[in-house]
Amino acid sequence: MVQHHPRANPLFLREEELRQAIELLFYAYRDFTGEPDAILTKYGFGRAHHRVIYFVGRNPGITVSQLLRILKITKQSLSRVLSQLVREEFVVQRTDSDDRRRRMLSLMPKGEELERLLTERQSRRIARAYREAGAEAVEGFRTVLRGIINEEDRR
Amino acid sequence: MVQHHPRANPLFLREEELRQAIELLFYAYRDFTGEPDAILTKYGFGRAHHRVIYFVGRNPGITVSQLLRILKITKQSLSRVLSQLVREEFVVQRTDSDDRRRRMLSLMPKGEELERLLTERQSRRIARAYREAGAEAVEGFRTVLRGIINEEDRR
DNA sequence: CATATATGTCAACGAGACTGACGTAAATGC
DNA sequence: GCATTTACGTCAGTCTCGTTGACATATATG
Repeated sequence: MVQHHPRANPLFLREEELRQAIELLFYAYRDFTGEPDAILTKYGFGRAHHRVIYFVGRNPGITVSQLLRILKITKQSLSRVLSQLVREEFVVQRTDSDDRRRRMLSLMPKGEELERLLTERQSRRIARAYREAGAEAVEGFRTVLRGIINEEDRR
Repeated sequence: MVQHHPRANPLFLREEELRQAIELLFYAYRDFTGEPDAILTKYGFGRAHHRVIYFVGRNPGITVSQLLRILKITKQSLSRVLSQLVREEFVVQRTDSDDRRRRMLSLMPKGEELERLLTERQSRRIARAYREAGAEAVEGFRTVLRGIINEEDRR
Protein backbone atom coordinates (compact mmCIF):
# COMPACT_ATOMS: atom_id res chain seq x y z
CA MET A 1 0.00 0.00 0.00
CA VAL A 2 1.16 3.47 -0.87
CA GLN A 3 0.92 5.90 1.98
CA HIS A 4 -1.11 8.97 1.14
CA HIS A 5 -0.96 10.88 4.37
CA PRO A 6 1.70 13.58 3.99
CA ARG A 7 3.45 12.77 7.25
CA ALA A 8 3.94 9.22 6.12
CA ASN A 9 6.11 10.28 3.22
CA PRO A 10 8.54 12.96 4.34
CA LEU A 11 10.82 12.51 1.34
CA PHE A 12 8.03 13.28 -1.07
CA LEU A 13 6.96 16.24 0.96
CA ARG A 14 10.49 17.50 1.05
CA GLU A 15 10.89 17.23 -2.70
CA GLU A 16 7.58 18.96 -3.28
CA GLU A 17 8.58 21.74 -0.94
CA LEU A 18 11.92 22.25 -2.65
CA ARG A 19 10.34 22.25 -6.10
CA GLN A 20 7.94 24.91 -4.96
CA ALA A 21 10.90 27.01 -3.91
CA ILE A 22 12.55 26.55 -7.29
CA GLU A 23 9.38 27.67 -9.02
CA LEU A 24 8.76 30.60 -6.71
CA LEU A 25 12.25 31.86 -7.43
CA PHE A 26 11.74 31.48 -11.15
CA TYR A 27 8.40 33.31 -11.22
CA ALA A 28 9.50 36.01 -8.81
CA TYR A 29 12.64 36.78 -10.75
CA ARG A 30 10.79 36.69 -14.05
CA ASP A 31 8.29 39.30 -12.87
CA PHE A 32 10.84 41.27 -10.88
CA THR A 33 12.90 41.89 -14.03
CA GLY A 34 9.99 42.11 -16.45
CA GLU A 35 8.97 45.64 -15.57
CA PRO A 36 12.45 47.22 -15.82
CA ASP A 37 13.09 45.32 -19.05
CA ALA A 38 10.10 47.00 -20.64
CA ILE A 39 11.33 50.46 -19.61
CA LEU A 40 14.88 49.78 -20.77
CA THR A 41 13.68 48.84 -24.23
CA LYS A 42 12.55 52.43 -24.76
CA TYR A 43 16.11 53.59 -24.12
CA GLY A 44 17.61 50.97 -26.41
CA PHE A 45 19.10 49.26 -23.38
CA GLY A 46 18.81 45.75 -21.96
CA ARG A 47 19.10 44.01 -18.66
CA ALA A 48 22.88 44.22 -18.76
CA HIS A 49 22.72 48.01 -18.84
CA HIS A 50 20.35 47.94 -15.91
CA ARG A 51 22.74 45.93 -13.79
CA VAL A 52 25.60 48.30 -14.54
CA ILE A 53 23.50 51.38 -13.83
CA TYR A 54 22.18 49.87 -10.64
CA PHE A 55 25.50 48.84 -9.15
CA VAL A 56 27.31 51.99 -10.23
CA GLY A 57 24.52 54.05 -8.71
CA ARG A 58 24.70 52.04 -5.54
CA ASN A 59 28.51 52.20 -5.32
CA PRO A 60 29.70 55.50 -6.74
CA GLY A 61 33.38 55.34 -7.60
CA ILE A 62 33.31 51.57 -8.10
CA THR A 63 36.06 50.32 -10.41
CA VAL A 64 35.68 48.14 -13.47
CA SER A 65 37.19 45.08 -11.82
CA GLN A 66 34.96 45.41 -8.75
CA LEU A 67 31.96 45.57 -11.04
CA LEU A 68 33.13 42.47 -12.87
CA ARG A 69 33.36 40.58 -9.58
CA ILE A 70 29.77 41.50 -8.75
CA LEU A 71 28.26 40.74 -12.11
CA LYS A 72 30.37 37.64 -12.75
CA ILE A 73 30.58 38.28 -16.46
CA THR A 74 33.62 38.77 -18.67
CA LYS A 75 35.47 42.00 -19.28
CA GLN A 76 34.37 41.90 -22.89
CA SER A 77 30.68 41.63 -22.03
CA LEU A 78 30.88 44.48 -19.58
CA SER A 79 32.93 46.62 -21.92
CA ARG A 80 30.23 46.62 -24.55
CA VAL A 81 27.49 47.94 -22.31
CA LEU A 82 29.73 50.17 -20.24
CA SER A 83 31.24 51.99 -23.20
CA GLN A 84 27.76 52.54 -24.58
CA LEU A 85 26.63 54.00 -21.26
CA VAL A 86 29.67 56.27 -21.18
CA ARG A 87 29.19 57.34 -24.79
CA GLU A 88 25.55 58.22 -24.14
CA GLU A 89 26.43 60.06 -20.92
CA PHE A 90 24.70 57.85 -18.40
CA VAL A 91 28.01 56.97 -16.71
CA VAL A 92 31.35 58.80 -16.26
CA GLN A 93 34.78 57.33 -15.78
CA ARG A 94 37.30 59.22 -13.69
CA THR A 95 40.86 58.15 -13.14
CA ASP A 96 41.59 57.29 -9.52
CA SER A 97 44.29 59.70 -8.32
CA ASP A 98 45.69 57.10 -5.90
CA ASP A 99 46.07 54.42 -8.55
CA ARG A 100 45.95 55.89 -11.98
CA ARG A 101 45.24 52.51 -13.60
CA ARG A 102 41.79 52.45 -12.06
CA ARG A 103 38.72 53.99 -13.60
CA MET A 104 36.20 55.06 -11.03
CA LEU A 105 32.67 54.88 -12.33
CA SER A 106 29.72 56.99 -11.36
CA LEU A 107 26.37 58.04 -12.73
CA MET A 108 25.76 61.25 -14.61
CA PRO A 109 22.41 63.06 -14.26
CA LYS A 110 20.81 61.03 -17.07
CA GLY A 111 22.04 57.84 -15.43
CA GLU A 112 20.77 58.88 -12.03
CA GLU A 113 17.39 59.63 -13.47
CA LEU A 114 17.10 56.27 -15.19
CA GLU A 115 18.41 54.48 -12.13
CA ARG A 116 15.76 56.15 -10.00
CA LEU A 117 13.05 55.22 -12.45
CA LEU A 118 14.05 51.56 -12.57
CA THR A 119 14.77 51.17 -8.87
CA GLU A 120 11.50 52.85 -7.99
CA ARG A 121 9.56 50.23 -9.90
CA GLN A 122 11.38 47.34 -8.36
CA SER A 123 11.25 48.91 -4.90
CA ARG A 124 7.53 49.43 -5.17
CA ARG A 125 7.07 45.75 -5.97
CA ILE A 126 9.24 44.67 -3.03
CA ALA A 127 7.65 47.21 -0.69
CA ARG A 128 4.19 45.90 -1.48
CA ALA A 129 5.28 42.32 -0.90
CA TYR A 130 7.00 43.31 2.36
CA ARG A 131 4.00 45.24 3.57
CA GLU A 132 1.63 42.39 2.87
CA ALA A 133 3.91 39.78 4.39
CA GLY A 134 4.89 41.56 7.60
CA ALA A 135 8.18 42.17 9.38
CA GLU A 136 8.72 38.61 10.51
CA ALA A 137 8.26 37.20 7.01
CA VAL A 138 10.67 39.82 5.70
CA GLU A 139 13.35 38.63 8.09
CA GLY A 140 12.80 35.04 6.95
CA PHE A 141 12.91 36.08 3.32
CA ARG A 142 16.26 37.78 3.82
CA THR A 143 17.72 34.92 5.81
CA VAL A 144 16.81 32.28 3.26
CA LEU A 145 17.97 34.36 0.30
CA ARG A 146 21.31 34.94 1.99
CA GLY A 147 21.60 31.21 2.50
CA ILE A 148 21.11 30.62 -1.22
CA ILE A 149 23.99 32.91 -2.16
CA ASN A 150 27.46 31.35 -2.45
CA GLU A 151 29.18 31.62 0.90
CA GLU A 152 32.09 33.72 -0.36
CA ASP A 153 29.68 36.45 -1.50
CA ARG A 154 27.53 36.84 1.59
CA ARG A 155 29.82 39.32 3.44
CA MET B 1 20.99 69.66 10.09
CA VAL B 2 20.90 66.24 8.56
CA GLN B 3 19.67 63.57 10.92
CA HIS B 4 22.08 60.67 11.28
CA HIS B 5 20.28 58.47 13.71
CA PRO B 6 18.50 55.73 11.70
CA ARG B 7 15.17 56.11 13.46
CA ALA B 8 15.14 59.75 12.59
CA ASN B 9 15.10 59.03 8.88
CA PRO B 10 12.63 56.26 8.12
CA LEU B 11 12.58 57.02 4.38
CA PHE B 12 16.29 56.43 4.11
CA LEU B 13 16.01 53.24 6.10
CA ARG B 14 13.24 52.07 3.91
CA GLU B 15 15.18 52.72 0.73
CA GLU B 16 18.23 50.97 2.11
CA GLU B 17 16.10 47.99 3.08
CA LEU B 18 14.51 47.76 -0.34
CA ARG B 19 17.86 48.06 -2.10
CA GLN B 20 19.16 45.22 0.00
CA ALA B 21 16.25 43.12 -1.18
CA ILE B 22 16.98 43.98 -4.80
CA GLU B 23 20.58 42.94 -4.34
CA LEU B 24 19.77 39.76 -2.44
CA LEU B 25 17.48 38.70 -5.25
CA PHE B 26 20.13 39.44 -7.83
CA TYR B 27 22.89 37.52 -6.05
CA ALA B 28 20.65 34.61 -5.09
CA TYR B 29 19.36 34.14 -8.60
CA ARG B 30 22.83 34.50 -10.07
CA ASP B 31 24.19 31.71 -7.90
CA PHE B 32 21.03 29.63 -8.08
CA THR B 33 21.32 29.42 -11.87
CA GLY B 34 25.11 29.33 -12.03
CA GLU B 35 25.50 25.69 -11.07
CA PRO B 36 22.95 24.27 -13.55
CA ASP B 37 24.34 26.51 -16.29
CA ALA B 38 27.74 24.89 -15.90
CA ILE B 39 26.24 21.39 -16.18
CA LEU B 40 24.11 22.31 -19.18
CA THR B 41 27.12 23.55 -21.09
CA LYS B 42 28.47 19.99 -21.17
CA TYR B 43 25.28 18.90 -22.93
CA GLY B 44 25.39 21.76 -25.40
CA PHE B 45 22.31 23.23 -23.75
CA GLY B 46 21.57 26.56 -22.13
CA ARG B 47 19.26 27.96 -19.52
CA ALA B 48 16.33 27.90 -21.90
CA HIS B 49 16.65 24.13 -22.25
CA HIS B 50 16.75 23.83 -18.50
CA ARG B 51 13.49 25.68 -18.06
CA VAL B 52 11.75 23.50 -20.62
CA ILE B 53 13.09 20.30 -19.10
CA TYR B 54 12.15 21.43 -15.64
CA PHE B 55 8.57 22.43 -16.38
CA VAL B 56 7.89 19.46 -18.64
CA GLY B 57 9.24 17.15 -15.95
CA ARG B 58 7.12 18.86 -13.36
CA ASN B 59 3.96 18.81 -15.52
CA PRO B 60 4.00 15.70 -17.68
CA GLY B 61 1.58 16.07 -20.58
CA ILE B 62 1.81 19.87 -20.55
CA THR B 63 1.00 21.44 -23.90
CA VAL B 64 3.09 23.92 -25.87
CA SER B 65 0.78 26.83 -25.18
CA GLN B 66 0.70 26.13 -21.46
CA LEU B 67 4.47 26.10 -21.45
CA LEU B 68 4.55 29.41 -23.31
CA ARG B 69 2.32 30.95 -20.68
CA ILE B 70 4.69 29.84 -17.93
CA LEU B 71 7.90 30.90 -19.59
CA LYS B 72 6.51 34.10 -21.08
CA ILE B 73 8.62 33.85 -24.20
CA THR B 74 7.59 33.68 -27.85
CA LYS B 75 6.58 30.55 -29.73
CA GLN B 76 9.65 30.95 -31.90
CA SER B 77 12.04 31.02 -28.96
CA LEU B 78 10.47 27.96 -27.42
CA SER B 79 10.32 26.13 -30.73
CA ARG B 80 14.07 26.30 -31.19
CA VAL B 81 14.95 24.70 -27.89
CA LEU B 82 12.00 22.34 -27.83
CA SER B 83 12.63 20.86 -31.25
CA GLN B 84 16.27 20.37 -30.27
CA LEU B 85 15.21 18.54 -27.12
CA VAL B 86 12.82 16.36 -29.11
CA ARG B 87 15.42 15.65 -31.78
CA GLU B 88 17.94 14.59 -29.16
CA GLU B 89 15.35 12.47 -27.35
CA PHE B 90 15.13 14.35 -24.08
CA VAL B 91 11.44 15.17 -24.65
CA VAL B 92 8.56 13.43 -26.49
CA GLN B 93 5.51 14.95 -28.06
CA ARG B 94 2.28 12.96 -28.13
CA THR B 95 -0.92 14.13 -29.76
CA ASP B 96 -3.73 14.65 -27.27
CA SER B 97 -6.55 12.24 -28.19
CA ASP B 98 -9.20 14.65 -26.86
CA ASP B 99 -7.97 17.57 -28.96
CA ARG B 100 -5.71 16.42 -31.70
CA ARG B 101 -4.28 19.90 -32.25
CA ARG B 102 -2.49 19.70 -28.93
CA ARG B 103 0.95 18.21 -28.40
CA MET B 104 1.40 16.78 -24.96
CA LEU B 105 5.00 16.98 -23.82
CA SER B 106 6.82 14.66 -21.48
CA LEU B 107 10.36 13.66 -20.63
CA MET B 108 12.10 10.63 -22.06
CA PRO B 109 14.62 8.69 -19.93
CA LYS B 110 17.52 10.94 -20.96
CA GLY B 111 15.44 13.98 -20.12
CA GLU B 112 14.43 12.57 -16.76
CA GLU B 113 18.01 11.87 -15.91
CA LEU B 114 19.17 15.37 -16.77
CA GLU B 115 16.20 16.88 -14.99
CA ARG B 116 17.08 14.93 -11.85
CA LEU B 117 20.68 16.00 -12.06
CA LEU B 118 19.84 19.68 -12.38
CA THR B 119 17.01 19.74 -9.88
CA GLU B 120 19.14 17.86 -7.36
CA ARG B 121 21.76 20.60 -7.41
CA GLN B 122 19.27 23.37 -7.03
CA SER B 123 17.33 21.47 -4.38
CA ARG B 124 20.46 20.86 -2.38
CA ARG B 125 21.18 24.58 -2.37
CA ILE B 126 17.65 25.44 -1.27
CA ALA B 127 17.57 22.63 1.30
CA ARG B 128 20.75 23.88 2.90
CA ALA B 129 19.40 27.42 3.06
CA TYR B 130 16.08 26.17 4.48
CA ARG B 131 17.80 24.03 7.09
CA GLU B 132 20.03 26.85 8.26
CA ALA B 133 17.20 29.37 8.32
CA GLY B 134 14.54 27.31 10.09
CA ALA B 135 10.85 26.63 9.43
CA GLU B 136 9.62 30.07 10.36
CA ALA B 137 12.05 31.81 8.01
CA VAL B 138 11.03 29.42 5.24
CA GLU B 139 7.43 30.48 5.61
CA GLY B 140 8.43 34.12 5.42
CA PHE B 141 10.56 33.46 2.37
CA ARG B 142 7.67 31.84 0.57
CA THR B 143 5.21 34.52 1.54
CA VAL B 144 7.39 37.38 0.35
CA LEU B 145 8.33 35.64 -2.90
CA ARG B 146 4.67 35.00 -3.66
CA GLY B 147 4.02 38.67 -3.06
CA ILE B 148 6.63 39.62 -5.63
CA ILE B 149 5.00 37.53 -8.35
CA ASN B 150 2.38 39.23 -10.53
CA GLU B 151 -1.02 38.70 -8.99
CA GLU B 152 -2.48 36.82 -11.95
CA ASP B 153 0.21 34.14 -11.66
CA ARG B 154 0.03 33.38 -7.95
CA ARG B 155 -2.84 30.84 -8.17
C1' DC C 1 -19.16 26.16 -43.45
C1' DA C 2 -16.84 30.06 -41.36
C1' DT C 3 -14.07 31.13 -37.72
C1' DA C 4 -11.06 30.37 -33.99
C1' DT C 5 -7.39 27.77 -31.85
C1' DA C 6 -2.95 25.06 -31.41
C1' DT C 7 1.06 24.31 -33.40
C1' DG C 8 5.08 24.70 -36.46
C1' DT C 9 8.15 27.12 -39.42
C1' DC C 10 10.65 30.65 -42.32
C1' DA C 11 13.47 34.78 -42.45
C1' DA C 12 15.75 38.37 -40.26
C1' DC C 13 17.45 40.69 -36.30
C1' DG C 14 19.56 42.13 -31.80
C1' DA C 15 21.30 41.61 -27.08
C1' DG C 16 24.40 39.74 -24.40
C1' DA C 17 27.04 36.10 -22.99
C1' DC C 18 31.60 33.52 -24.21
C1' DT C 19 36.99 32.66 -25.56
C1' DG C 20 41.55 33.97 -26.63
C1' DA C 21 44.81 37.13 -27.83
C1' DC C 22 47.03 41.40 -27.72
C1' DG C 23 48.32 46.26 -26.21
C1' DT C 24 49.08 50.03 -22.98
C1' DA C 25 49.68 52.35 -18.75
C1' DA C 26 50.73 52.25 -14.15
C1' DA C 27 52.03 50.14 -9.82
C1' DT C 28 54.91 47.13 -7.28
C1' DG C 29 58.66 44.01 -5.82
C1' DC C 30 63.40 42.90 -5.81
C1' DG D 1 66.12 50.55 -12.43
C1' DC D 2 64.05 46.77 -14.35
C1' DA D 3 60.95 42.76 -14.41
C1' DT D 4 56.55 41.48 -13.17
C1' DT D 5 51.87 42.16 -12.07
C1' DT D 6 47.62 44.61 -12.27
C1' DA D 7 43.83 47.36 -14.42
C1' DC D 8 41.77 48.34 -18.32
C1' DG D 9 40.48 48.35 -23.23
C1' DT D 10 39.81 46.23 -27.60
C1' DC D 11 39.76 43.07 -31.77
C1' DA D 12 37.81 39.00 -33.91
C1' DG D 13 34.84 35.34 -33.85
C1' DT D 14 31.14 32.41 -31.82
C1' DC D 15 26.84 31.00 -29.49
C1' DT D 16 22.40 31.23 -27.03
C1' DC D 17 18.24 33.02 -26.71
C1' DG D 18 15.22 36.49 -26.97
C1' DT D 19 12.41 39.46 -30.54
C1' DT D 20 8.85 40.44 -34.85
C1' DG D 21 5.94 39.30 -38.67
C1' DA D 22 4.20 36.35 -41.96
C1' DC D 23 2.42 32.17 -43.39
C1' DA D 24 0.81 27.08 -43.36
C1' DT D 25 -1.73 23.22 -41.52
C1' DA D 26 -4.70 20.58 -38.79
C1' DT D 27 -8.41 20.48 -35.86
C1' DA D 28 -12.23 22.12 -33.08
C1' DT D 29 -16.27 24.83 -32.54
C1' DG D 30 -20.40 27.77 -33.29
